Amino acid sequence: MASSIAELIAERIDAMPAGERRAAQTLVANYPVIGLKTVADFSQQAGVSSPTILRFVSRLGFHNYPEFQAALQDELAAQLQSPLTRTVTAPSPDSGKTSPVLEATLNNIHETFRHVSEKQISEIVARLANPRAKIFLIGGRFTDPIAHYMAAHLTIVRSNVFHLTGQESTWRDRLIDMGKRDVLLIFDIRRYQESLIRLAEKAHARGVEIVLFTDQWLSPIARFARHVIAGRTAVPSSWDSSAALFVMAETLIGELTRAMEAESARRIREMEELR
Amino acid sequence: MASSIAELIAERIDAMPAGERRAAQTLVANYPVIGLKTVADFSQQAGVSSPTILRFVSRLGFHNYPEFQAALQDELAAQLQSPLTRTVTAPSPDSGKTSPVLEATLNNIHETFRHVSEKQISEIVARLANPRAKIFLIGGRFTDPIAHYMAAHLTIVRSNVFHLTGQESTWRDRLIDMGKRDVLLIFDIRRYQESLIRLAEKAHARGVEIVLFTDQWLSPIARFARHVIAGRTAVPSSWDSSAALFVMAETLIGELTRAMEAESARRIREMEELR
DNA sequence: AAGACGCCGTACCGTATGTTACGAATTTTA
DNA sequence: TAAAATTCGTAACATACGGTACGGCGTCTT
Repeated sequence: MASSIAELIAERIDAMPAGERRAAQTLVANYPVIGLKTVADFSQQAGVSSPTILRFVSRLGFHNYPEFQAALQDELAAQLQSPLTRTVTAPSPDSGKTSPVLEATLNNIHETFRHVSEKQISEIVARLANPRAKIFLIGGRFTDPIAHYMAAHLTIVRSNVFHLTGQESTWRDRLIDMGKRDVLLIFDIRRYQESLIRLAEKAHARGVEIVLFTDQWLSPIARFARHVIAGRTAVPSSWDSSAALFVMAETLIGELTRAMEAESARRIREMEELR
Repeated sequence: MASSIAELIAERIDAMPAGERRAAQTLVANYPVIGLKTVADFSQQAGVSSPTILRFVSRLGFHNYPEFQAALQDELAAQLQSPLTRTVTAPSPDSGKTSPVLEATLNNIHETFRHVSEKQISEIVARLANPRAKIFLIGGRFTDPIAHYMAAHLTIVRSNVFHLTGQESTWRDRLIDMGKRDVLLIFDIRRYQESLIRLAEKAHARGVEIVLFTDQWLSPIARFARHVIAGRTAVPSSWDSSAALFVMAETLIGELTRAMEAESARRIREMEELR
């Protein structure tokens, strides 16, 4: 027995043909507002034809579309009428429904940000906003994708962003391009990689400003780093979560975007024109 | 200036004639559901005639009834998207410290998981746990790092994991290795990339099972996908956040690790010995 | 490889829905 | 108290919306 329409869909979505499944997915993704609009709107959003929408609601057990909408409205009314149900069933199903890994991850994110000061962030952002500085990024085995992600976004708002990739010998030679004004962002969590430590040491010797993203036990690179972001990584599993570092990277991107609003807007406009 | 329709009503209700005031009161009492139903329903509930309802919405500044309904729906959508902003911002003292981007990100993660059923996750995990299936991963411009990250972790717990990287021509040829038993994980958010759509279409034609990680507007690839994970990406900035998808990827990794506990433990032990 | 089945979209239809005109009733003003 | 203005409902109207029949297409079966 399904109490809500969302559950009903989850039950039957497997028995649906491709088109109707697509309808089900868009409804779930925009639940429930899209279902309150017209069949035409719904079908367009889902990328299928209107009859498919009607067949979809029919398969859910409704005799016609208005009956389906009425059910959605009743559900909505029941949900909105009693603020208790909302605070009990909606926001805190975290405890019952969500997996322990997710819960730990959210905790990690919170904790990580609690231990990072605004000043620290603004200082890093200020440094990244300097257009004359070159920015290099690199990460370890599991964290290099985050470095890559961050590089992709930094490239949007400013120039001179370089993601060090490939073999160690390749990017080790890039040291020659790094100077006092430049910044090296390193992601390194357990088990800390020897190659990264060597790189950090040499870069530090050249006067490069190092920003380190690591775990709460701190990579040895911290010794050379100007700024250290220590993210919580512990989850109830045999591996370490990098979600906190990922969110931290996004936050820096966001702050930097805001700080460079004028310049980055112009840059983005130019990029659009190049397409 | 009134931000919500409810406020708009409160502002003007004194200047209304009796009939329209009744309409306003019933709308506030059953907000907003009654306004989503037909004019006839609304008028009957309020005990007035339909033209009175029309005059009422007209007095609120809307040109016609559908426009009024659209406004209600938009408001509802905005409200439902972030059910936590209200319950979180008030009680938690963090709200002063944390940036709006971070808050939105945490909301996105919550919302994303709310719209994904456990069954969906367990089915995907079951498929990934099949040792005979080959697993291919690929992503778009900003999401490919997530694919890369996930691939790095999947490699730990099982074999036959391939991250499609480099030029399009390179990985397009890998299609030949894909068969009915295999799984293709695609990350694709706005703006959806043509090349990925083409790949998905061809893979689908070969009977490959596609798992799509996209945003709430659903990449066109959803048409070919067996499973669709719709992550919230909206943050108060000019770019889209991928954090929800990242956490979702980690969750799948965690679940898979648990599901393959016996085998993966043996595999990890073997890897340790190889060092 | 040929047939059968089921799915999906195009085109059309009937109707429920929003809309408007007009007159009765009620309130306001002189 | 009478006239004027405003409000409100009845009834007729047009349109857009939900619904359906049909044919093409892909997929699975024997």
